[in-house]
Amino acid sequence: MNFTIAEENYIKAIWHLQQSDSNVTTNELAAELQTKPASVTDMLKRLKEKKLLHYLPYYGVKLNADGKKLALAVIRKHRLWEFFLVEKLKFNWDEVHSIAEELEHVSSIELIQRLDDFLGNPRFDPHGDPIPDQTGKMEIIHQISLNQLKENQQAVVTGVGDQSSNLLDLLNKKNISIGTKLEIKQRNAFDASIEIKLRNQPLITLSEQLAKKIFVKIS
Amino acid sequence: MNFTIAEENYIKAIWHLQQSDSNVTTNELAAELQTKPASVTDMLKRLKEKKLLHYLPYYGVKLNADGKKLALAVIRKHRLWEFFLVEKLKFNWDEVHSIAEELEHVSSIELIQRLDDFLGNPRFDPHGDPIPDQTGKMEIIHQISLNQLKENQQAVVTGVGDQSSNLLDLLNKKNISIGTKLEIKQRNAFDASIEIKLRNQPLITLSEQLAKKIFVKIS
DNA sequence: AATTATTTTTAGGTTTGTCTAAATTTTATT
DNA sequence: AATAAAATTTAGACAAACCTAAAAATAATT
Repeated sequence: MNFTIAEENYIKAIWHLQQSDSNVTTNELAAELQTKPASVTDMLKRLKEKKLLHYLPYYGVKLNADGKKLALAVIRKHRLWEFFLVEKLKFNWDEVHSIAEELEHVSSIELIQRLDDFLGNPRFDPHGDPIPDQTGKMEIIHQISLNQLKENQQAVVTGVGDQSSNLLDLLNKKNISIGTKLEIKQRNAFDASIEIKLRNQPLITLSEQLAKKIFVKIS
Repeated sequence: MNFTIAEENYIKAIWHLQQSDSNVTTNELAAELQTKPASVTDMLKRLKEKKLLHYLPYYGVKLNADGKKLALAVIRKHRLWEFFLVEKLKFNWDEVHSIAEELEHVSSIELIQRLDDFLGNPRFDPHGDPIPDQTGKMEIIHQISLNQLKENQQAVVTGVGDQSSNLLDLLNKKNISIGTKLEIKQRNAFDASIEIKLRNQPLITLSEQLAKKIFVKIS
């Protein structure tokens, strides 16, 4: 079976929304895809025809096995290309998302397999997200949100909550990236902000909203 | 300005047809793009609106400066990706054309500039075709068709006439690729076939049709 | 439980890029 | 120069993917 770019984008969006809430609504999808609810309904009918999802009018949508497989194939391509762009072409991690959104729709399976090998079969993309293998399997990292850490705990940054350039810009300014080691020094009860320390740097403050989007592994 | 994949493909096709005959006809384009003449007429009207070409109904079409610029930008992307696929991902030269047809439509200019640098600014693609630079300039190689050579002349293969897998397959079988050194040993008047010799290999015969599609530089 | 608000779908329309069939224009032939 | 043949364009349709406005269904509120 062959799918259009629009179809792949819908399937991918549903997959992402499903991660936090297994039943995805029309309005959620419209917001995610920057389109109108009426357009979403149209497409959901088509994707149901193509047997990629369970769609119950008025009650939302859920990917079936084939839908998940397609979603993971697209996500695999997206993350491998992001890795390529950062690792080989030396892009910054905040510049690659939109380019990978185009590259992910190039169809050749042989291409992606060879790219994977060329890159040394990386298991995580530049934002810390795991890269699925050919069968859709990927590593689960048990990371927690930075604002769940207690004072004096040490951790390593393993991922970020989204790929918006606003978030990535701010992290760049604060010298935080995947692999950064840090220690929580203080939690401020008033606004839930936290004070952290990076190696050889003065204390810095992170807002609650920011800390929520930074994922870490306790070390 | 931003163009659709279909528009880019039309402009590219017109550019290629223009090389042998400066005025391109509707039927030629329909054959090249595997579509119907009526569809071509439709698209030509749109491309004229977008000021990419001169179109005189019933009399054919010719790219203007903007059209040529766009064509060369797409061709540049195509050939750089082909080089990447062969050089880095180790594809055979007969496998890369169709993959590059998809990659050439990825829009990021920054991407292509970085790819160019990553590849070491190659000047020729795996089929011997010159790669245009950012401004559209490319090297002209004065190559001649193999069947124009005289007996006992030595030459190096510099390019091939098209990217069809039929042609490339046959060349693979005969161990001929870009850079291959060869010498004309005999010309057969009856069918215009030629006998050539590669280093350390027995004499082989090339048909007139095949020799016509092999371009060489006398060495 | 009835009414209001929200969400979702339906109906009808647009653009892009394609098609077939018919009409028109150009080219070739007698 | 008139007619036949070939090339091209026009007319009208269709599918994909979107839109707006209106209708219908579900959820929330009094």
